[in-house]
Amino acid sequence: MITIRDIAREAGVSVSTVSRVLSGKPDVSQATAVRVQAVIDHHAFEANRNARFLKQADTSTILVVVKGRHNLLFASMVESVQAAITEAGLSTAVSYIDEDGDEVAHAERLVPELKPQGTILLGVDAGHLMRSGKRVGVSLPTVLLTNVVRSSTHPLVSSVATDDVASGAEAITYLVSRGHRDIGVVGGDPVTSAISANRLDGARRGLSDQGLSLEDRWVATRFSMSSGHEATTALLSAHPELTAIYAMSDIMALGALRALHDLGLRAPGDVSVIGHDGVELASYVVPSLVTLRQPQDQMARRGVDILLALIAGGEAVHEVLPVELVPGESVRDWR
Amino acid sequence: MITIRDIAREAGVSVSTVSRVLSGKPDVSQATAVRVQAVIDHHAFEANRNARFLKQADTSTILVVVKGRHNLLFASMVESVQAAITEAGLSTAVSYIDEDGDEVAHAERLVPELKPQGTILLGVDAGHLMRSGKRVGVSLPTVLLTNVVRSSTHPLVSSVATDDVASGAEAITYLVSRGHRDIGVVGGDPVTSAISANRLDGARRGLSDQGLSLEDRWVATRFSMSSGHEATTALLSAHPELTAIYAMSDIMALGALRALHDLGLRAPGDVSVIGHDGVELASYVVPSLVTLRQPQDQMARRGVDILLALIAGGEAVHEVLPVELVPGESVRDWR
DNA sequence: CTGAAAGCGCTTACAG
DNA sequence: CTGAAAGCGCTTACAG
Repeated sequence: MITIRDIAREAGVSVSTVSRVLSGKPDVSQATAVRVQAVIDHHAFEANRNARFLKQADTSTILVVVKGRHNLLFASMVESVQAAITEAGLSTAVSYIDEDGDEVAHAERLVPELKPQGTILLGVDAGHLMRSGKRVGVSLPTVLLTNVVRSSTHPLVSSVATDDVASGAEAITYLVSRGHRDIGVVGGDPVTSAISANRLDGARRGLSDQGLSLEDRWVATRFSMSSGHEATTALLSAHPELTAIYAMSDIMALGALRALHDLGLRAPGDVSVIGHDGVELASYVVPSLVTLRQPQDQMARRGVDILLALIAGGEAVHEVLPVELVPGESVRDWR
Repeated sequence: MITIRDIAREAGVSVSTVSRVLSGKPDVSQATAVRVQAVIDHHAFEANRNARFLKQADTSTILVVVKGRHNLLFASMVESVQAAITEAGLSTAVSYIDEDGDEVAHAERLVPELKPQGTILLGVDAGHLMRSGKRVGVSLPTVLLTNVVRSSTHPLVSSVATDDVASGAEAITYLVSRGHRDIGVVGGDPVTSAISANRLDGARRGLSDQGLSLEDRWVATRFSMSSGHEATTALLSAHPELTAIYAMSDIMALGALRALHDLGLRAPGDVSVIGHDGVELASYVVPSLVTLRQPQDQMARRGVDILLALIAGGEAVHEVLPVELVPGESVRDWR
């Protein structure tokens, strides 16, 4: 394996000088830098990152931790985050963790290895972070994306999110405005997912504002197509009076659409469906999904900006961005 | 930050002994091991991987390189691969690279850092690997997944794939068996993608077997929904006589279904669609997609088994698994 | 079974 | 501007 010593020997300089050229340090003469760079290029040499990270006190890396591998919303946000970080001249280390893994412990373990300047957490519960974060959010600037922070005890934790209570209410209000009264909800588990709890809460408020109520016309399950399918099937067999369903994610909504079809019902002819998140797929399916779009790119960019400001010594901010109702074919007027 | 030295001090042993306990080496007395482990557990200590990988000659890691971040087929295969590796008592390092990045160079760079026992490559062109692999596939056992190796000059390269020519032909044969004669194809670029070239070739053969021909009724584009949408729109405006379309991936097929809808055509009423890959989503959309399913889980598990055998000194094998035609609602009988 | 020591490939004060 | 040297946190022969 080729190392920095080989490059040094071949370029006729010391290892220190090669290191300086590699990391673009200014204290190298033009002539030397050019000569060394030529050797580096010739071998397409890149410094071993294990050694680099082991020694380096301060990396120009931002750690991005994503909870859940199958989340289309997160997938698209990670891309925007990465683009914004690259534009800022920093590098990104993305680490995925299972939906039921301990993401805070995971991040804590990565920090001494990556020595990032800051970290962006996608889908990480604020309460959990506050409780078990020792470094992340305490000594390390941290931004939560998509998860709201209510009361922050940690000066280095910022957040960019949408208002899930308001969004849940908006979904219902939209369905009501189209004439629906008998509305069911398919979502995540309000006990383990703060986001689900908030959207459910919002849905309840949206209904009670209209003098309606949800009662037991909701099912809590996982954020997947198959779960959305099962939950919708169960919901409609218990409540055949439903004319509309609010699914707390687009992926669930796709499962719901299929479930309706399998039940011999038509969407939106018999039952309307509204989703949540606004992923690309939502506009491709037939019928295209009415959905509440989280401004993915904007959230990602704001998240990075806020993190950079935090790293530069700025104050924590908690930003709430509005969702946008994306019209589509999956909801029809009722009556 | 807590290090192995802190653990050693607290447990009253040397750093070497802690290291042995950490890596489960047998040459530690029961009593010592228990005592050290208690301290490790108490601090939830994990060895810094930078230091570990830097020093360690031989890791128990398998490197998995995935080309393309948005590939649903790969996403599901990675999961199966990871499960099989874990079952074998090894650990997995997954690295994603953009569709147009140089995956071989990427893998080569990772090897000295991760020192894996072997590597599994998803979506990597065999020719490219043979040409530019210096370590990967040469000194490092390597398995290509989904990409066939025709003639292998490299004794450490195995492969598990489906026969893309046969699959392409099968897609056409199926459509013909349902009465279709005017068939178009939407796929990847045959110049840059061997898989696309093979499927296109297969499609041509399938047609000529029936005394039919493809002529210019095909469009080469990218493997995405939007590309599938555009290509289908273009294809049908140039060839309104088409009654069926073969899309070389399910994602493209979803774009095609939407395009038909947008053109005011019905699927399968006016135009039938057959996809390729058999991703989960294909069975959820309405109409559900007829598709050629690559046996994802089986391919992943065979790939890992073959890699382990290769690592153990076995011979290279090139396994071709059959695709399975998944019935669905997106194709109707014609005439 | 255990410890002292060398060294993995880098970066970074420190001198010059 | 450049180099010699120390050291990051581990693993692993080597002795005992």
